[in-house]
Amino acid sequence: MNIKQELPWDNPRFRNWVAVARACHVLERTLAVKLAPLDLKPAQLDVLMNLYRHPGMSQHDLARKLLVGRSNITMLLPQLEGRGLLCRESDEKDKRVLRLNLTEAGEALLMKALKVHMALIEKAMSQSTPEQCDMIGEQMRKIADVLKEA
Amino acid sequence: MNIKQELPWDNPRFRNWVAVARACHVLERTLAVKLAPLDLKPAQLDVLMNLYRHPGMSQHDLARKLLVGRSNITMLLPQLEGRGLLCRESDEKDKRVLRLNLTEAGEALLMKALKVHMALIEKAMSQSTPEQCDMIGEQMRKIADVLKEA
DNA sequence: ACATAATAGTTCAAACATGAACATTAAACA
DNA sequence: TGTTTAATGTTCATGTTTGAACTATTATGT
Repeated sequence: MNIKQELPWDNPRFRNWVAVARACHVLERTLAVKLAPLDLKPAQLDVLMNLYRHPGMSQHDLARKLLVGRSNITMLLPQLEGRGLLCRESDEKDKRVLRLNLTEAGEALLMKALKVHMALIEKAMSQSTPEQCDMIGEQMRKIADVLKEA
Repeated sequence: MNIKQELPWDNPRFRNWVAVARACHVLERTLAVKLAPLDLKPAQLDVLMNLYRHPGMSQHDLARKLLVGRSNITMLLPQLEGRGLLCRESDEKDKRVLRLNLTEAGEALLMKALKVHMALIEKAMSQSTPEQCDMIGEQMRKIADVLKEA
């Protein structure tokens, strides 16, 4: 009955990854609560953040950045566009694509939301030394890379 | 215009946490694909794993472990119970609670699913040395703890 | 004992995510 | 050129998640 000894829970890699997943989950839920006063959900904040970093990006690019399907973006954007947080204008050179840009209102709301997000992350990551923090980031980037190939 | 210098993207803690979130997201999506042949979703695997570790737990306890609402559990369980993977029997001492247990079929399916899950995690975490791996787990447990108080 | 609180689980409607099929436009290539 | 292939975004049906209101049961307090 040595099956127990091979169970994942005895495996450090397994236990430690479970901790990563749990931490992510908890932070995501907490973020949702803290963003509620701004009437913004984490997924919507992700959109605003990406548009800020990459003005004029297409919906397809945005979907890939966010690791979701294109239809998800189609359903997500009208809410934000309706609130005047972003605008979609069709590309002149390629009439298939819609170029996305934040409005001033969108940028202003993003800044408020970023304060909330940043405060949460500060609280979380201040548990670690700068060296530990960088190492964690480095390992996680490796993980994302190696899994995207799979 | 020094607002740019205070933007989160220049902050190591922010950038590194984003990497954590991305890695989690990628692994979750990959897991969903790899579990499809077993007709199992990540959320369902989480249920089976928790019931294996904590036989006889209540739906409320399960919901708290999984960080979801109780109604979610109510919607989730009938699928698994219908497939004969678990059984719910009411507690004799407290007729409000339902005690949850895996069936043999549930345990068997769990073992297959764990192989898939474990292989993925191995692939991800083998990027790091055992010391790095443990340190990551340790920091993440701290994060989950400090955020649950918030 | 009795009234009040709290707890476990369910139901239901609304919000959300997903993937396949589709229309439109652009690129490849014969 | 004309035909085929690929890419962008939308639509729609399906399945999932959520939170509030509800029932039933137990705990608490007077």
